[in-house]
Amino acid sequence: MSLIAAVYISETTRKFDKEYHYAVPFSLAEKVKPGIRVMVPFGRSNRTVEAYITSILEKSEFHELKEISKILDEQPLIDEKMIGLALWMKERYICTFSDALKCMMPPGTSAKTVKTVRLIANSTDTTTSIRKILDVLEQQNGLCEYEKLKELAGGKSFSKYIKKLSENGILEVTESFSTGVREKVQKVAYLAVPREEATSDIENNRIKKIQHIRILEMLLEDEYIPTADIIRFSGVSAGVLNTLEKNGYIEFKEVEVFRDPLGNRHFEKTFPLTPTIEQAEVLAHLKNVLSEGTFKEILLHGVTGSGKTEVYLQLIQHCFDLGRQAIVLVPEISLTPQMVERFRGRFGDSVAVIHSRLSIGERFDQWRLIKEGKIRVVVGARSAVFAPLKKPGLIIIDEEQEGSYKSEITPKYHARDLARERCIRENALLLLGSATPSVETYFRAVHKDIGLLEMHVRANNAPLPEVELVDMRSELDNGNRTVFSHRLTEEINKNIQTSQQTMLFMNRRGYSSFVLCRSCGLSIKCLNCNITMTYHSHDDRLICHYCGYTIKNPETCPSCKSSHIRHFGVGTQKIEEEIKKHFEGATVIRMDMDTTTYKNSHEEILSVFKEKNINIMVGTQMIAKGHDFPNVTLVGVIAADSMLNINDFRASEKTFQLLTQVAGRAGRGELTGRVIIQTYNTEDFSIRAACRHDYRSFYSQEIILREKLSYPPFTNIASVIMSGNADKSVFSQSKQVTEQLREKFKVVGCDSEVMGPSRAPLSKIRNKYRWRIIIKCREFDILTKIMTEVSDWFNAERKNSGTDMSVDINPLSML
DNA sequence: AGCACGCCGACT
DNA sequence: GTCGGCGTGCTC
Repeated sequence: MSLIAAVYISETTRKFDKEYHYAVPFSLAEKVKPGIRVMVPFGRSNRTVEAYITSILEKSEFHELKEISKILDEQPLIDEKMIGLALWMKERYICTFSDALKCMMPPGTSAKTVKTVRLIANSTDTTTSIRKILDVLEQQNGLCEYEKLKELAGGKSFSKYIKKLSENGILEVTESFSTGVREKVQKVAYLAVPREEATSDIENNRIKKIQHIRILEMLLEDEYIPTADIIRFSGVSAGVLNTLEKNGYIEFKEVEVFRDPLGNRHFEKTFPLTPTIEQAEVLAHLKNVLSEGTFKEILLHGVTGSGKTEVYLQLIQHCFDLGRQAIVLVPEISLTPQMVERFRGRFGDSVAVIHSRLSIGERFDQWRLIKEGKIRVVVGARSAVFAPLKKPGLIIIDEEQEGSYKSEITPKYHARDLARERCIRENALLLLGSATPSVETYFRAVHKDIGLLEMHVRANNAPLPEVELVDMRSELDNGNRTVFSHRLTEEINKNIQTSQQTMLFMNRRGYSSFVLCRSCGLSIKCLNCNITMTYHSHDDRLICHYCGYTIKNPETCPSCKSSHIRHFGVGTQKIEEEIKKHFEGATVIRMDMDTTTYKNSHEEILSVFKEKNINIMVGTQMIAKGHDFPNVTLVGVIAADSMLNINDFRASEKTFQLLTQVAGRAGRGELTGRVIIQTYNTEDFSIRAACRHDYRSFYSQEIILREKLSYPPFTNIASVIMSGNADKSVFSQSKQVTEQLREKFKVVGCDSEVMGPSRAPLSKIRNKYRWRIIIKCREFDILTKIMTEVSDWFNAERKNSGTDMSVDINPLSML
């Protein structure tokens, strides 16, 4: 009885993304298993492509099956449950099976076919195109890779000629497969000039290009940096590095890959703490549920400082005792050493850590350790939800409302949905933890779709900090034009005198300075992106945060030549300067996207702040998350309402979450904390509720608005972005898609609304014009079905229109 | 996406 | 006749 393998082709379009059947040669019958990669002949020309076996069949309705040509793995890379999960993702996120698989695989797992052409006989053919091919081939000593030959000698009918020549016995074409060989060495860059020379050249403006300066600054900070990391973090191309080498500033060398992401750091062994009464109750309940071994989803709503992490740790231990493993997802931003320390301290070497700043080698090693069964708990950001554990019994999502759980690239999955789906398949417990749950999740808890557990008191019994609201309008009326209210100034001074620490919080870097001409009102925008450029004072330049385009800060308005041009707005950088002026002698440290670009700099800033008892830290949301600083007794929010004004239905929710989190930073130690929130809008319910630490009150008002305006959780939203280089064509394609959508929804006749097309909030990025269509639909399944149909229709019918269509179902941000 | 097939007009 | 351009259709 011959076997048949059902496979999915790697790297294909959705049109061909389905099961194909292949005959298994007798010699491979023992080796084929679901999850193993094979090479198969595909298409009329039988080009050899990589494919994944998804199941083994005994018979097929197809006749004349082709044979598998080669097997690539000894052991399956993923198990059948994960294959099922990938197929689910394909449907849910309108992507291909291989897009989904890529999330689950260690990087560099893909085989490519390399065709080689060899000259084996002489030819007298005089056709010019053929002669050219043969001449090039002779120059290469009769042996050349197919693609290279095509590049050097290829005309329009290149493949035709090659075929003809090989039929006539002049050429021979052979195939070989290259599996992504893992690099053991890595190319690193280092300074080729003394540090002083590099510094002085930068300071004396001898280096003109900002990219060059950035790279040199990175290398001044860390001696050796892998070139791949430099490219990734600075956004420059490899060419820039080569130029720097040519100019003699840097050199390259190959070094052994450094693989342990936790380095040689030593972790002090810790033991379970005695739970508080509240923690004990919650734990008892969760342990019971976990022991049942069936799928369950529970929200753990606990105020900041209520000790959720300790609950996680003890629950994970219970999960181990049941012979199963656990995954803990944390927002990328709070994947700080403190968090890792707690897990490593408790569970030692059986902890794996996964985050976006790991190198490829580090990622691969973590993946392999997990796959080999040496890991019992994986702590990581979004992608850790795919960790290849054998029998996961528990997935914890800490701060479940966080936006970083949603992937921005295809497949645009939400880790929460994926975790739920995985837990269903594994009969595992999904625990969502938060001090400020998302409205959607809380809604499900209120309606008993998922369980709800609450923790109301802080673990150390400390009272929640007192929150004071300051009306900035009256400050202005009283002639205070600075960004610091009198109350905030007073309290900061008090803290400086008593050597207690202060955190000042600004929301979003986007609010940092932009340049505006006061004569003609022009604000300077990026040429490629139609986004206001941001002013950076340390190099006096404007930078586009989307594409990295940068120009020198102009002295006169480019449009009207007026000299009344200056930067406005208040960014973290600006605040830092203001503090230095306003509070003479105070020490300040800043933490935002700009100061934390380099590996570990995040961690360094935090430890400097703590160790050196810096007076004031100023930063963006980064500082709002999960750090424990016992000496921080004052938290100030510069402008609480700036976030309310963003054009997004989640504005109130985000404001409430942020303020609550920020407030939670104060008074984590012995000393009670104070929080001062400055705002121009003192009436808003989300700000008021945050002042009282009152989630229920926020929720009950917000949910009414959501229902009234028909927003999630009362409806589902799909956002379609159409983009391309030709504005008009993108628009007309968008209109056709819109019509198509309207028609389909009309036929189905469900409660829905199709809006647009209108210019997307980011109307032009990297020279691509963007139009957006928004769809609201009550029925999730219908929405997904129609979006899939229209997306597939567009990609099949309009593939040459030069316009791209991208669908996001239930996006997190409407911006 | 790739690639082959087939039809048609232009050129030797 | 033959070459090459382009439109169409298929992938187990």
